[in-house]
Amino acid sequence: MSFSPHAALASKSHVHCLTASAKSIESQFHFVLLHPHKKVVMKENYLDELNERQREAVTHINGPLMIVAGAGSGKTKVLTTRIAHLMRNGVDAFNILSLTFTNKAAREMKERVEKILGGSEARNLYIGTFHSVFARLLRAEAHRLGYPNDFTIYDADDAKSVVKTIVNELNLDDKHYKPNFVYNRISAAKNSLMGPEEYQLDHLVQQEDMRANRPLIGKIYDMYAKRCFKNGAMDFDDLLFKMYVLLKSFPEVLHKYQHKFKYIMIDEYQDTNPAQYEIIKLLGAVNENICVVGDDAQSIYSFRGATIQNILQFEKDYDDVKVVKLEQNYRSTKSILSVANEVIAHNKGQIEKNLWTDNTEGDTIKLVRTMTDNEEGKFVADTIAEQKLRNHYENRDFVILYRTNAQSRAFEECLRRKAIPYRIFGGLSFYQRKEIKDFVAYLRVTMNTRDEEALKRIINYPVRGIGKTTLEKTIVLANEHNITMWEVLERAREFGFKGGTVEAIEAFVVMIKSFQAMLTTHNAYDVAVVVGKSTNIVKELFNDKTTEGLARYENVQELLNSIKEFTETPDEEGELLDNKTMGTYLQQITLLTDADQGNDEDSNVVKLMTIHAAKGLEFPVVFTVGLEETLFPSGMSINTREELEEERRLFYVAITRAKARLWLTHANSRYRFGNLVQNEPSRFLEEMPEKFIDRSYAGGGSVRNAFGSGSTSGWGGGGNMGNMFDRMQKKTPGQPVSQPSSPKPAPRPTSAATTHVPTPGFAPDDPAEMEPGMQVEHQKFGFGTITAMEGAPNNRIATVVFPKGGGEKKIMLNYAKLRIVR
DNA sequence: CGATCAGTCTTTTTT
DNA sequence: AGACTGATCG
Repeated sequence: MSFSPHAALASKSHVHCLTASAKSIESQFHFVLLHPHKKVVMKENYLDELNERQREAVTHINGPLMIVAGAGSGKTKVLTTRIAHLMRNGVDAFNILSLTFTNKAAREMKERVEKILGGSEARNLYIGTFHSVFARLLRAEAHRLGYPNDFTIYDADDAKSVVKTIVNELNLDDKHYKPNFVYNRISAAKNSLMGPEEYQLDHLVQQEDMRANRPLIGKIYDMYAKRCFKNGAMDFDDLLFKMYVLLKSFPEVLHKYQHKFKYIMIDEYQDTNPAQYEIIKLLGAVNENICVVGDDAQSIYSFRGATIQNILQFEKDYDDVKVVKLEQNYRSTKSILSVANEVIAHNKGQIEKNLWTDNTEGDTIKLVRTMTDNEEGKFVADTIAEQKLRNHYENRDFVILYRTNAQSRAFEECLRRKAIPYRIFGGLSFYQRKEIKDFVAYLRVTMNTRDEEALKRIINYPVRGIGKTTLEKTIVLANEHNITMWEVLERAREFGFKGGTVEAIEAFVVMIKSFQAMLTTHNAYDVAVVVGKSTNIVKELFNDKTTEGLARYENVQELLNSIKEFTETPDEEGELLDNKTMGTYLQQITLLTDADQGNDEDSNVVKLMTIHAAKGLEFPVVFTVGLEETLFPSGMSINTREELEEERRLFYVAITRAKARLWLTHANSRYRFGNLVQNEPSRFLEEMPEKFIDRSYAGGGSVRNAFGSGSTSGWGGGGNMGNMFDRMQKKTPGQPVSQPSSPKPAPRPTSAATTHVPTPGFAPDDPAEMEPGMQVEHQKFGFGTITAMEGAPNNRIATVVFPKGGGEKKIMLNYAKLRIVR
């Protein structure tokens, strides 16, 4: 069940697939698109569109099937065609379950199946993420587990907040028992199907917690689970864990779904965790018609409990597994693919495969070093502008990929400065904004008064005189009498609240009850509008004329729009889902991530996202940035071989997103936690074959700064360089910019000559005047001779031989400043 | 009781 | 640098 696109947040238009894939579908299935009513034609020859391996996978109907699908090998096409093929061969759509990891993937799959089949039958398929499908099944069966059918789904913030509450209740120090840490521990336990009791009895786990000096995590876990249950809430991990418990404890339920889902397909199988694995195993046990698709080289979610073992051992889990390898890549140029293949070859123990392509060799991969993170941003923005002119790309053809969300800022600024429209995916999601969470909390409490997290948010927002003291008293009373906070509030007078407080509480209770009464007679949107009015939230935000206040007001309006759109969009979810209730809306928004709202295909913008978020996507031009030690690979993941290999797979994913052109950038120094640090280039850069790489330098910064000589004399020129220098001086007054914490980077072969001291009064000359044969001076590499000149007039690249500076370099004249000697 | 200010901590990656 | 927390003042 892919959820209907939440286009109100992005655009009004209906979804199309991502540019690239949409194009490829069109070319393959153009007949259908031109004559949408003649689907019959499609049905006859859909197998012709496949290569031999793909056809082999599609036409394998019964029995376990593992498709090892290399990057860009047409995986989604195979999956969708296979669904069509199953149905063509008499399988009922109601009996097919297809699980993905992201809503985006689910949506794309659903759309593509609809294009092949026509929409009416496709509607009956179960296509969705693990979490959303299980949430849906759990809603139907929740009563068996003692949960209300309208259970709330806690997002990570809610869950951490519960953890924090419990840590405080136990009088533990939340500096030591950090909610984040504890929650991750609980999450890991659930993902390995370990409940609180087992957790506390498991010696290994207890040993780990003892060693970490946090022996009470098991206790916290136990209380956490009980609290969630009391609140009528499940967290993300519960959607898997409770699903497993449900199937395991109720044979009749298991039986029902085993016979419903006769054919099961799982995308991105390499990213499944033990909970998902066991559920699939249970569901598929009768028919064993399990088709898994994955690529061990793209397993990047072990931090979420995924184990690569699931795919590596699939063949051993079932008898007579049919294995099909898709090894032809249709996406990337030979250069890009060669680099990717060589990089990933540094990992051990993979499923053997040989990814190849018929595509042209294409451009070399550009490896660019800059002095600072800001210059990196500037370089990327400039290059995008240049590429648009030179190669007629549009904004939507570009993506900037980074390891951590925090890196987006520098690029945002530079893109904004050049008036290049962009959009960031991930990061703080719309639904995580405070004003949205506050508003949504009203809806949550209205739906489920046991939802304490939501209740605590709104009990005094907007201010209504129910302060901290009252809140704490309520919590204590609730715990004492073992009832919910809401019940305490309902009986406030009885519990001895007095005067203004009791009036405020009663008014609050009456208000929420009036919302509840509306639920039966009005749709979600009408209720939400009344909530906005009665609570005064909308008015209050409207009266706040600050910039942020305005933005908050607009956000709430947008939320209302999205609810409206939700209630008005025809149901695509199949019969089982009881339509447009507030409950399904709330479920949708908590399971919808920001990346999923990115189906805004009409907007012609540059995209920025983490590499994780980019999995499954492709772009004509890719910039992978921040390729530096401690950043990528992350400093957190260089301690074991397994961690490092996962980082390498991540790099592999980044490379293989690119269709035509790929830039890899890294900066000498960048701001992290507010101070300047220097990083060595990523070790991964050394693993790439030189043959396909073009190295150049976009560093205009001062070498002496970077190495801490600190002298300010003799700096005549270089506008942007001057700014940078000023800023560095401010950051560390009197202190050269160097790094006490990390060892001095070993001199690297490519930048051996770091000793050149520019001639006093060094000033760069106009790049336009430079020609091959000239003698020039570079701030870092010293004196050299220009041997060649290339590039557009506004972005000239000189090849310069520096006898003492490490040989031949490509210098981008827009960034690096050269002085003409003669 | 609530608002303002200084001090602390942060960054993996996400359903 | 910025978000978040806790202490102090109106």
